[in-house]
Amino acid sequence: MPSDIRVRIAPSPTGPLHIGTARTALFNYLFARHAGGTFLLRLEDTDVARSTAAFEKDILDGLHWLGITWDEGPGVAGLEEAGPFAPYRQMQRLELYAAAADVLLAKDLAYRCYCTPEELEAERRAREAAKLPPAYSGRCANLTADERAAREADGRRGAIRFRVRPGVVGWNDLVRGRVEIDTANLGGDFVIVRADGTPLYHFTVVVDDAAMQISHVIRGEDHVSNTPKHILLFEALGHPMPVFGHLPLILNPDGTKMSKRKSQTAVADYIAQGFTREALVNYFAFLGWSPGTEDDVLAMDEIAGRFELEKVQKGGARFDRERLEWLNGQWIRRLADDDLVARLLPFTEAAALAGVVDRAPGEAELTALLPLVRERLSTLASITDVVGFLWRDLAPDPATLVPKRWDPATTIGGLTAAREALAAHDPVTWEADELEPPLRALVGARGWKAGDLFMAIRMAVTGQAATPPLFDVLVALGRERVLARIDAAVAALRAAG
RNA sequence: GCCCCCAUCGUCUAGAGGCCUAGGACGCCGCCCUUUCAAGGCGGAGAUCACCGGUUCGAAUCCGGUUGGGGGUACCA
Repeated sequence: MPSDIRVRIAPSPTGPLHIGTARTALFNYLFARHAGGTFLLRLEDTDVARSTAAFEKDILDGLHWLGITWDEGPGVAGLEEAGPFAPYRQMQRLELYAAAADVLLAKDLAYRCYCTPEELEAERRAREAAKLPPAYSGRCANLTADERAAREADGRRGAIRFRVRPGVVGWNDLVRGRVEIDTANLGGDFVIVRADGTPLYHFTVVVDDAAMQISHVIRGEDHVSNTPKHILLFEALGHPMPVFGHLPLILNPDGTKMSKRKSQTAVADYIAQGFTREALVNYFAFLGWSPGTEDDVLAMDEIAGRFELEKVQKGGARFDRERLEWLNGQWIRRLADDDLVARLLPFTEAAALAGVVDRAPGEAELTALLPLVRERLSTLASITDVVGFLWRDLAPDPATLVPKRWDPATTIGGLTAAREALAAHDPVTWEADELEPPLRALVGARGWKAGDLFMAIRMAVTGQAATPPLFDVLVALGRERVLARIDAAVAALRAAG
């Protein structure tokens, strides 16, 4: 299904992969996939002061991990940079911007501005004091050749400003319909190339989108007010206009634009906490979009098949971590055994390394545990909350060892009797089905409630009130440890009291 | 301040004039299952569709205004 549709994500490596970037990338990817178009990635690294190789790697790896892969763009995970419009890093495309700037300068669509930052700052303050919107005055807009020469002789190189023409600029936004903005509100002629010669975002984005033949510019709503500047630049450069679409923003729980301050914004943190790519993709897609049916657990390809920009919401969506966790649980329950084990392993190993548990389980051990943990995991990392007691020593706490309806003496009696019954049990049939009847019989004989005895044993052998089914736990622990832990619990109870 | 955008349960949303006494999901509450915790099943509370006017036989859906919220206002991206 060949298509001329070409979309892109253009992250800036000035921070780790942000949820908002991932979501915008996903929507572009879905749009391309749905239409059989091309999705490309371009690094906007012209903010040299803040860009780093580490952030770049985090972004590329993160998107790749999520399954948001590009048809053209920088290399990742051992792959080479690929695509007919390489390079895909703006700092390697400097000649293009310089050439484009020369064209604008030659046509007098742009001019050199020699104002210093201090002068600009003073101007801004003056306008603010006069209660005027901040805007460049255009002081250098009509310098004569002599005046320019004089300034250059002073050693000033000058930034390049684009002449903003008067009038109204409008476009038919794919998600919000007709939008029109008077260029008088753009803040005057804006800088497209810094005095040091490096180009600025508004300029590079247009030069590159044109060069890379981007057909649809799909980005966050925070770019709506930038779009007129871009349209003006496309016009000035004589390039065909792409279609624009502005996505609603992801918001903090309080409704403001998502920020590090109020939310966890780094995708890497979600990965580290054990969220699956399936859940993250599923959740991001449903923030601002819905298939229009009552499905809510959908995989990437199902989403791509149904994705339409026409169905995206106009208003921003608050980030709801509880819903994400629910979705994550849904996806964890859907994973195949070997897949789940492979994804769990790094988390148990990390827990061991961090000292959360004393040792990490092997693949076979984890596989055997799957039936006990699978439906109890909201994140992969929560595996140690569920069965961490299997991999670490316990320190019996007399205060929590006694079930609600029991007293210490009864508990000691219960545990002792249970220990006897378990010790008498044939070690070769140490299985859940085999272990339960004798303990039930004990309960009947003593007139206890099954729940109380079981809770006493549970606390003694796991140290937790919430665990997978007790008899499965006894099997997982093994006879020796069960008996030893009960002994330790009884001893602690006696010592306490 | 100025410009732009948005507005359905607490949250994510369905809804594109009559099918809506507004549907689903998360969360919450209850019941069932049950040795605990989950998972699952069932049920419940929860939205006068921000408000006010209009258009229409009929409006959550169209129009206008108000209010509220958000975004932008750099030699950042």
